[in-house]
Amino acid sequence: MDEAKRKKLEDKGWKVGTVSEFLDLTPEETTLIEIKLALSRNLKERRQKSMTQTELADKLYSSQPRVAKAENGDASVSIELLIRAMLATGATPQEIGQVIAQVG
Amino acid sequence: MDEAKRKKLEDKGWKVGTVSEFLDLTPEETTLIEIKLALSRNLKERRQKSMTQTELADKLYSSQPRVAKAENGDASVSIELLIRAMLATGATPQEIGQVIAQVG
DNA sequence: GTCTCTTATATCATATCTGATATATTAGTA
DNA sequence: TACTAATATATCAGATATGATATAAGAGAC
Repeated sequence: MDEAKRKKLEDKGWKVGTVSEFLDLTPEETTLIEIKLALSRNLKERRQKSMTQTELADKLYSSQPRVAKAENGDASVSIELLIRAMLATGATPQEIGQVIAQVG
Repeated sequence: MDEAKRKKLEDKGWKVGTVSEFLDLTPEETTLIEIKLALSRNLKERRQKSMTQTELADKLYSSQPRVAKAENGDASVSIELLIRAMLATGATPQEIGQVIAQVG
């Protein structure tokens, strides 16, 4: 993994290389993170078209700060919440599936 | 939601109608559950083709009972674990995306 | 400059998910 | 029948994700 990308992930809380400086992520771990980041980016795009973070948070029964974290790819946000958020913006399973399928 | 389906979900731990007998699931909640169940079913299919639950659990750094729960649509299993399990069976983001896209 | 709206960051108690363990059940074979 | 492999169910302590809250920072209007 190149250094710039690694730095960016670590800033968001991803413990890349925590176990060992020399132990890299497995392909599966990398793909999982990429799926999360793809969902994050798409969520932000979708949400910005129609509402504020606060409005989305209300639909989600969540909070504005949590939506901000979701959109910024924070490691504390699960795929579960990302998908719930996508659905709350009106995304269909088809659209969500496509975002994931585009990864890789 | 029809009664047979509801019973099946409740047996798996889904708190359908917990808040109130008269308060049904929102479409988003229903879709989320359907996504989970679709991933569960697909995981079981994929895994059975090539390995035992114990073998998959090892690849996942998880346990056989947890894989069983994942494959049986237990409510205690997150989408996160379902996707990690799919990846561990060798599924690509394309395949995972397709499973989700087929929901609805 | 100040307001106002929106988004980002930090902290935290609680809820949920986790893998581990023990054990039960099922399916197949000798 | 007994034996074995595979799967299912139950429980639980520890880890992770959660929404809430407070507050800071950014962007735009005035």
